[in-house]
This record gives sequence, structure tokens and C-alpha cells, in this order.
Amino acid sequence: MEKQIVRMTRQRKVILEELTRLKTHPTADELYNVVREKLPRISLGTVYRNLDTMARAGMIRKLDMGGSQRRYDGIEDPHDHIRCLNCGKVEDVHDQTFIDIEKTTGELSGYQIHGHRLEFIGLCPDCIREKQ
Amino acid sequence: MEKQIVRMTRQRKVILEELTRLKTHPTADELYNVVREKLPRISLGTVYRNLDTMARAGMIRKLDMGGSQRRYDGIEDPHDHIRCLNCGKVEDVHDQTFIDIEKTTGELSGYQIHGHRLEFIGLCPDCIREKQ
DNA sequence: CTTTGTGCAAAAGGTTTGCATTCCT
DNA sequence: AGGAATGCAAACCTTTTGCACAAAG
Repeated sequence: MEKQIVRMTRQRKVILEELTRLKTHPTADELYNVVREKLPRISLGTVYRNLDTMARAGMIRKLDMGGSQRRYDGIEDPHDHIRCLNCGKVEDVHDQTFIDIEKTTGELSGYQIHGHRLEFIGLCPDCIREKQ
Repeated sequence: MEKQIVRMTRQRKVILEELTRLKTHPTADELYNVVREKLPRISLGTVYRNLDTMARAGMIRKLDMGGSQRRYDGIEDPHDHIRCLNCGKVEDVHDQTFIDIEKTTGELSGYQIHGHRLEFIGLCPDCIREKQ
């Protein structure tokens, strides 16, 4: 496994900027559409390749949650997610409680826990309102 | 939304039996291979269709966790999962603690929580041993 | 009989990859 | 110059679907 340099190309720069700017945890094609406003000739393949490269480099995170499409997240502190059943949007949830659950589960199961993925599913305030 | 009868065909019966018997939360094609030993002429499409039908009917559960393939689970009491990074196997985790977290999160976020998906990622005891 | 389910094969949807060319450093 | 990244299109993988025929109730 050779360490290889991650060049800062125009494409990569814009993808990273937009991903960090968006708070929506976009899918690859959502990001592609946004990035295309700045770089009209970029290809979807490049977006996928860069998201993968940057995730490997630890610059961003692949979410790989429920639903048919993968989502991506600019790196911040560890947190969990909440997804709206109606509009599909994904928001962050910060709660200290969840940090302890890994320890407990490790002890109970005999696994060596590396992390967890916790996703809540429900209706967001906007969609609750809309449904009335 | 018309209620429709779920007929108990041979295919469906075997799929359900095998899914319940296996404790591994198999993917559709893993299940297909097992089922094919009893019904050699069954098609993968039928397996998918039945898994979907039975999930809608509440007889089984679609897991839709991380990884590229969806997994399926015979219905039992609510629980979470732990997945081994090395061998990919998925086991159940039962812990009362997790039941409360929905309430807390609902209050903090303003969402109407319908459920959650919690998956731990780590190394199973077998794979820990093997790596030494 | 009527309706649902099946097998087969093709389509769909998302993601990855091969290749010739272009871009970084 | 030389390795890495790009655009394009084709390939890939998993899941879904259309259709004509078979089976369940």
C-alpha cells in the first residue's frame, strides 16, 4: 500500500468546497448538479472518484445509510443522523449518550468495536406541519 | 390501497423457512443459493419479489444496512445489529438502553421519530483470533 | 374461474472502471 | 517529464419489472 499524493485539482477543490458548504449530506448526483454550475464540463464519474479518494484520505465521510443512494458528509466531530421519511433530508444529531453505547456493546458482545452508525427515521418539523 | 391476500406458495414457504432458520441475516443471493437446494428451478427474481412482499406484509424485515447488498431478517423483537468488518457477518444486539434514545432524540430535534437503525461495526471474536 | 405468483430475460439505477488525453507539481 | 486526474462511455452489480404461463384459493 503505497502512499500517494492527493493533488488539489480544480474539480476536487470545488467538490470539497460545496460538500462542506452544504449541510444536507448530499448524494453524489446532487453534488454533481451543484458542482456543475461552477465546472460545467465535470463528469459524474469524476465526482464519484473524488468522493472516494477523499473519503480514503479521511477528508470526508461516506455515509452509506438506508435508502438506495449513498450520501456524503464533510468531516466534523462524530455525530449521528436523522432522516425524514417524507422529504428524505438528513440532519445531524449530537448527543453525548451515544458515545458510551459502544463501550457497553463491546463488553456484551465480545466484539472489538470500531464505530457505529445510528440513524433515526421520522418526520421533520416541516413535513409534520405540511401533513396537517 | 386494496388489501391483497398473500398466498402461501411453495417458493414463499421455503424462503421464509430458510430465512427464519438462518441466523445470519442473509443477502438475497445468499438466500437464493440456499433455497435453490430445495427448489432448483426458483429464480432470483422470485426471491427478491417474495422478500419484498413479505416485508410489506410485516412477516420479515429488510435491513438495508451499510455495504452494497441489502440483508433480510426474520421478524423477532426489536433489536440492533453488529457487523464484522472482516467477515461481513451480522449478528443481533439486544439492549434495553437503545429503546430510550428515540424519546430523547425526538425531544431534542422536533422530529416525530418512527424508529431507528443502529449498527455497530467492528471485529467479531473469531476474526480477532484469526488476526493474531 | 379469478387473481396472484412464477420463471425468464431485459431494464433500471447507482457506482465503478478502462482508456486516451490533460493537468499538476 | 512523469505520475495522477479527467471526461467519456462502457461495464458492473444489485434490484426491479414486463410478459406469457402456471398455480392457489
